[in-house]
Amino acid sequence: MPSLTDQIETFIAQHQLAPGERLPPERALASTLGVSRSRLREAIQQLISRGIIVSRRGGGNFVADGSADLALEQALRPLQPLAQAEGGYWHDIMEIRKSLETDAAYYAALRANDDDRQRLTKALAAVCAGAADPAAQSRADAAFHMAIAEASHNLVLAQVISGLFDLLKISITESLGKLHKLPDTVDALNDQHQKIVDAILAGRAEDARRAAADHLTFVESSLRRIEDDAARARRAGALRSTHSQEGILP
Amino acid sequence: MPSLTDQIETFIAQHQLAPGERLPPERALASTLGVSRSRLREAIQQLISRGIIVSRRGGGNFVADGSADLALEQALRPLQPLAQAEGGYWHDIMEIRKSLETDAAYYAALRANDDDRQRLTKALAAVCAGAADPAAQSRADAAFHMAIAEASHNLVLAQVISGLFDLLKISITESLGKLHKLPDTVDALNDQHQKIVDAILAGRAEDARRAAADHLTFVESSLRRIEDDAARARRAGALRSTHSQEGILP
DNA sequence: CCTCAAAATTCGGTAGGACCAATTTTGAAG
DNA sequence: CTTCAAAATTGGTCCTACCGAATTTTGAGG
Repeated sequence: MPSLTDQIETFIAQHQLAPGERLPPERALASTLGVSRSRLREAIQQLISRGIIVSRRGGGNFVADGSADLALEQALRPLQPLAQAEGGYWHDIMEIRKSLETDAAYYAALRANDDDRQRLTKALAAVCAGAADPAAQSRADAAFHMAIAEASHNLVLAQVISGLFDLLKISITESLGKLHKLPDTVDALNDQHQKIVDAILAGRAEDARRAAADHLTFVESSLRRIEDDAARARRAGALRSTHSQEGILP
Repeated sequence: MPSLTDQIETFIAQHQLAPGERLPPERALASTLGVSRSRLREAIQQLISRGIIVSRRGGGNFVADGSADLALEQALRPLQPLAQAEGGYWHDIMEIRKSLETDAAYYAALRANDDDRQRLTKALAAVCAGAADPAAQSRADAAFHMAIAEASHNLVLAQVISGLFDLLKISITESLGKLHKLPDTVDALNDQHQKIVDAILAGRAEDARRAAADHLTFVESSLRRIEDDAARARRAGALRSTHSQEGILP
């Protein structure tokens, strides 16, 4: 007994409704799904609040453009309780990322097509160029890793990694003001990113996996050092200004 | 002008409603907010989907106590439509399982405590004992693998694997009638399960990882063979009765 | 024919009533 | 005071009706 929202999402999937396309009128859709318009509307409201559907009064209901940053911003709102939880989950998340993203790099090296390679190089350039805004830099990092995940041509893998990024962003925005920027980190990260892309573009799957593993191990240890420093600073009671910047999701 | 959902949240704040406390009945609340119950309910549905409110049929609406589990569940929500999509994604899912579950076995070997070991041996016994009902056997298999995931003491990992099982269950029930039971499969699976548990209980992390990898590779190849057979049977146009049974989630 | 504004239709937004099923409360019997 | 069935409460669903915005159709004027 799938929920009505799931039924609607299934309807969208089965009818190949691309973002921007219109759903059937509520009265008709309610009829085809065998429910009343009241109930259908309650379900649609949920999908609207999730950013899956946008509604235009008098016009119709449409599949939302998933590209909007707003959708992402909204996706991480309900995760706030997790961010406030003791310690956070980033240790757990990093462990999983090491599993999933190394495999993503591996499969990307095996399966990437020309489109994927083009997107990958573009994303790499964007993340290396850097951005003044830390949030923008984080987005660029996430986009880079998502490009790898999508190049793996494993939809479920891409979805899971995307979900993990949503979780990570929370802890980032939460502790952004408390993090230190480590010296030489940016250069090291760019170098690691480059190595991953090189291996993928060359189709060297095992190299890609190893490069991704090295990268994530480095990120994890850096984050751990940052956390330790923060803890030490808290213990010392010292409150000096911190210049936290990009590199959180590298 | 604030949205109705905001008005409701304001109402909760102004009336000092702590998590677990009850909101006024919908009819009364709609009256005090000056809207119809239809509209109020649509707003409440949004708050429910955000995890801010929980509803008990016949009981009332209550302020939810925001838990981390809910946040995780919502982060992985976009996976649901994939499960019901045409063709199924079990290839993709198996790839991810190979990533995640090998790591789960690895970490379980490192971190399992006495409770975990006890649950693990019990789950192993249950899955080896077998069950007449295929659905029950699938549940036992899933429980076994979840026990490993929980023993890894990585909450996010356990949650993701649990979500993947939900996905798999759907594709199983979808194609249950079309699958063949392969000879000698059950014995092989039990043997593999035993090897995994042995390694975990002994704390041999790398062995556990390898055993899990072997197991999942075997499962994937078996499933692939089943799929190929089914395709061949379809091509031949032969419609003989198929005895699909357990072993789908082993 | 074409243009374009008015009219008709479509469609989401809201209101209100009715009934069902699960829960909670009530109150009479023991 | 306890027990337990009846009654009131409450969320879940369906229905009908109407409004206003957006879209489509119409048809008069060029």
